[in-house]
Amino acid sequence: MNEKVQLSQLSIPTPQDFSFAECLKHLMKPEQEWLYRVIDNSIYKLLKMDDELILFIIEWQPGNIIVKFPLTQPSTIQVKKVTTFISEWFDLEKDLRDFYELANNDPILRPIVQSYYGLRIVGIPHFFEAISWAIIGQQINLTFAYTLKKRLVEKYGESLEYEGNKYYVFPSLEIVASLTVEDLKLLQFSARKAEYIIGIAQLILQGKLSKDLVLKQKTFEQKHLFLTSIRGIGPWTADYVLMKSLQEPTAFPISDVGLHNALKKQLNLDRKPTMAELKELAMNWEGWQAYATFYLWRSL
DNA sequence: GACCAGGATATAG
DNA sequence: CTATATCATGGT
Repeated sequence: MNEKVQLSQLSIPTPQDFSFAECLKHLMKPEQEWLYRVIDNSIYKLLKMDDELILFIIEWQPGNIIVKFPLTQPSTIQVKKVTTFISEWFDLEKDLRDFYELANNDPILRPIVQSYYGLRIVGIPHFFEAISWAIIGQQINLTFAYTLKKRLVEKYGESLEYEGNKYYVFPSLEIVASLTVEDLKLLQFSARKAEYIIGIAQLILQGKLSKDLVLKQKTFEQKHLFLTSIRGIGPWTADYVLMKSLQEPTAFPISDVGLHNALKKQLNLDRKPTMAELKELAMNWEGWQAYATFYLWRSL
């Protein structure tokens, strides 16, 4: 009996400058998030792997992330995939010392990194989910974006029930690729966004787009260029995806409205910063633009 | 009732 | 190449 419990637990060591509590706070902000659930400082997440739905629970003990599998005995491969997923989700591989040194010499970032020390970029490892979420969020307020995502996930995502709660996975490529624009318009997607998301699902299924294909590009600029060559992915979306799904520390969604508002607040401006001011400020953040942005978002 | 939201594209000049 | 209309609808 004890053995089984032991076998279905997984321990992932975390870096020194990692705050599970700060990441948890980030995860708890959205009120309409259906792709995970936070209960009593534990994160419940459902993943589909090898055609099997796997529910796991993430907890924290100083120095380690503890993962439990309440419903299934995961295979070695599944354990490996979950470990990779969690590592990407919380950007555990990144050494933040250089970022913190840089931030401590930056008048804007200094107070923010002190407030949220240990926060890491909470990513979206699922590539298609990351792109879809970015596209959904284009130009509309976040509340409405979450509503749209919730409708999409509820209607087309597989789910499983555990202890009275329903857990969803993001809709599969196959299902989204087979949808019509009209299907998504029923959920109040704009026709354009419906075309983008369906088209991207089809591109990924055709093997013309994938995380690996992005990673194969040699430089950051080439990755960015590859992504923006795809219909529906502009500069902002490319940076967002590179930041949240590929853990690129130099990704910088410079046109992001949230970033502008955060800087307006930090600089005590009565207007948003101009593009020239943004570029000037960002010169101090060279190499860590994604982290600067993520911490600034948090400051809102 | 404007006006702005985690923008991108199509079209016109 | 730059400028503008369009999108869908919730929040302020």
